[in-house]
Amino acid sequence: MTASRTARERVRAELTREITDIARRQLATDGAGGLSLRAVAREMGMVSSAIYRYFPSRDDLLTALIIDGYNALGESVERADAECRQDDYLRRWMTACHAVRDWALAHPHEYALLYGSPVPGYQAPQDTVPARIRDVTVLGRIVSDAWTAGAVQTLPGEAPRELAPEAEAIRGLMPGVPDEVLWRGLSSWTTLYGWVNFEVFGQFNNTIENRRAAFEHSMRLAASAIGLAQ
Amino acid sequence: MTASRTARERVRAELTREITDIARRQLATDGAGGLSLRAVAREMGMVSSAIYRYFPSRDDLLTALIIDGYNALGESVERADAECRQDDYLRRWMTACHAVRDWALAHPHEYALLYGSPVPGYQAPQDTVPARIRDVTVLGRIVSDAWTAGAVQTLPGEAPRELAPEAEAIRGLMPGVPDEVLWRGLSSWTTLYGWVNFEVFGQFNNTIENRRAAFEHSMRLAASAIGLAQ
DNA sequence: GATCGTCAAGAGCAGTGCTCTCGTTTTTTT
DNA sequence: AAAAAAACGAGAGCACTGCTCTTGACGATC
Repeated sequence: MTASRTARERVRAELTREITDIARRQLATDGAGGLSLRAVAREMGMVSSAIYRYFPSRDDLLTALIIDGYNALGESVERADAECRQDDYLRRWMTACHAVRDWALAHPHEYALLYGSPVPGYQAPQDTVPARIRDVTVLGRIVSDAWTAGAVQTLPGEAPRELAPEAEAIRGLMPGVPDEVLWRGLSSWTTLYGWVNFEVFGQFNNTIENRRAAFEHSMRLAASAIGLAQ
Repeated sequence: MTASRTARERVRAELTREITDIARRQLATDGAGGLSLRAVAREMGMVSSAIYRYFPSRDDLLTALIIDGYNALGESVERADAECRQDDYLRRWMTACHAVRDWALAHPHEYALLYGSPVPGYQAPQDTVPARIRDVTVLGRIVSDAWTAGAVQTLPGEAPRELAPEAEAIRGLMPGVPDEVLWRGLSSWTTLYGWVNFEVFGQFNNTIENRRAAFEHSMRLAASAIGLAQ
């Protein structure tokens, strides 16, 4: 049964992968708007209608690329964090931030697909969720680990009561953390992706030249906003 | 001369305006990808080629919409700030942040055009610059005013030396402000737009319900990160 | 009143996503 | 092993897109 299935299914899996590979290359050069099923088919030596045997629509192909992108970004951040001394929380935070930025700058169009404006008629089916939270999971765990280790300073101010129910939905990413730290973490997370968005989408062109240093400083500020100061 | 010019130019200006109005409506419903010159022409009762008398290409029409969007957002923030007591800097900051968020939520597709992923083959000609900085100019002036009024607390930490030359390009938005405050301001600005991006692009769906309150708290944190605490 | 520039219309080109049908090949069932 | 069923690639075709070019009419200018 498995042998017979592999006969046809193997070449199918191979072709499916080849399609996504070519599509990813087109995406990298022309952006999401330039992704053309016909062009992919042309490059494969197939006729355009044959692609539809593998992806029922262009949006489905895009969705596959999006999931791949989330996984690639998430894995990149996970690996960067794993190489850190786990009890140096500030270093872990900075490393994770740089991992996000580096990946985004290396794959701007893919990043735009993940964190830019939703491209066509709003896809994002539910099966992207597990891949989508890999990167933020790492960031949340760093804050969570730092807190449980007592490495987070208590800062003045506290979270408003009305936000208490909202915090529960986010606590899954930062288990064991009190509300105020949780919201500070969310805010710094927002700073990270806000910066990367600005940089990838060209908002800093002709303004900041040494962007890596400015990013470094900004992420250090974000860390100290959480209470993760050295 | 002025009379004769108005004769023909007036109907031209009127038609140009009608085109952008219809295009903006299409943009609001279908997003940037759904903007079609032919559909605009159809709705105007014209033939598609006639549109090209007014906009040489689809990208030029998009650019016009982008400039309009920057101006609408900028004007909205300017007006919100003007209605504040000018010496209540925290309130001005919060009001400006809410103005950005409110406008973005009311015009998500237009906002995506301004701060989302660049849509076609990278447009953004140079004539968008004056309109593009209207919103951030308001935010910068709030920080600048607060600083010159002595309403900004000095916080621990200082800006790295290597960033000193970079600061000059940004100081135009925050005149008279020392480097460290300037970078804190930039970081909080990043937090603001990072949040709005997340919210408009649906990253908070099924996670945060009371987003206004969470935003409010996050922006308060951003203000205190600058030193703009109450 | 003749001239010249502006304009809308139409046809047409190259490209797109997608659907349908038609033989062929492979897999599954009998 | 033969027959039925499913999967597949090729091709034609539909409706749509941005954009170009030509043609003829209208209005402003000298």
